Amino acid sequence: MTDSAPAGDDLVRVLATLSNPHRLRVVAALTRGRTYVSQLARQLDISRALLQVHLKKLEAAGLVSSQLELSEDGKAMKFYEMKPFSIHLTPESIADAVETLTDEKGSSR
Amino acid sequence: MTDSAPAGDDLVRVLATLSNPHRLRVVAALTRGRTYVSQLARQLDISRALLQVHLKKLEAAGLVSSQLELSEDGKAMKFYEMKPFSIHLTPESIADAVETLTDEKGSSR
DNA sequence: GGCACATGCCAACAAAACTTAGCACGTGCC
DNA sequence: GGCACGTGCTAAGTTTTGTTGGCATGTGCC
Repeated sequence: MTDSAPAGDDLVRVLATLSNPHRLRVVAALTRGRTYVSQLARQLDISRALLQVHLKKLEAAGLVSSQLELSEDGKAMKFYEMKPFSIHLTPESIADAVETLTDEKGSSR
Repeated sequence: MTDSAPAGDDLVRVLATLSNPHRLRVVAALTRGRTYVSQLARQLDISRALLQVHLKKLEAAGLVSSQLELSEDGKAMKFYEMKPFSIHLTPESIADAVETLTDEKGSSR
C-alpha cells in the first residue's frame, strides 16, 4: 500500500464513499461474495454505467478490489470483491484523524 | 430519541455528515470542550455563516447538541457540545444496515 | 448615538456529485 | 450477418452541497 494520502484525508474519502445508498448496497452484495459487473447490475437493478462509477469510487477508496478474468467461452468479465476493513468512529478517533488533515481541498494549494 | 429514520438511512446521514473536513474539525474542537459559535468560528478561522451551516448538519445527524445561554452581560450565546457516539464500520455491519435502507431518496416518494 | 460583541436568516453563486443515454470494443453461437 | 452477452468510455444533464455576503435582530458600554 502506498502511504500516499494522510490518514485524515483518507478517512474523509472513505466516509464520503460510504455515505451513498447505492454504494452501501454494493458493499452488502459483495460481502456475500464476489461477482462481476453485469451480474451485480442486474442483482441491484441499476444501470451498468451507474454501477461502474460507484465501483470505481469504492475501489479508489480502497474498499474493494477487482480482477479481470476470462470466462470459459472467452468473455472478459470483471470481478469485484470486498476488502476487509474495520473503522471505529468516535469523537476521539475523529479528533486524532483531524491532526493529519491536509489544509485546503486539493492537496496542492 | 424519536425512532424516526430507519437505521440504514441514519447511517448514511451520519457518514455523509462526517465526510467533510470542516465538520471533522468542528468535531475535533468540540471534543476538547464546548464553545459558542463566534468563538468556534474564530478558532477554526472560518466565517460564522459557514460554521452555522455545518453545525446544523452535525446537529441534524445527532452528533452534537446545542443550548442557548445568556452570558453575565446579557448576550445570547449558543453553545455546542459533542454527543458521545461509537460506530463500528465493517463490511458486515454495513451489510446489516443495508437491510433497513429506504428504497428511494426522500422517504416519501 | 456609535461601537463591539452576540445571534439568525436568506439569496445567489460556485463546485461537486449523481445519473442517463449513447457510443465504442470484444466474444460465441444460430 | 445478427443477436446476446461481456467490457469500457464520455458528454450532458440534473441535483445536491458548499460558500459568500448582506442584512436583520439583540445586548452592554463609552
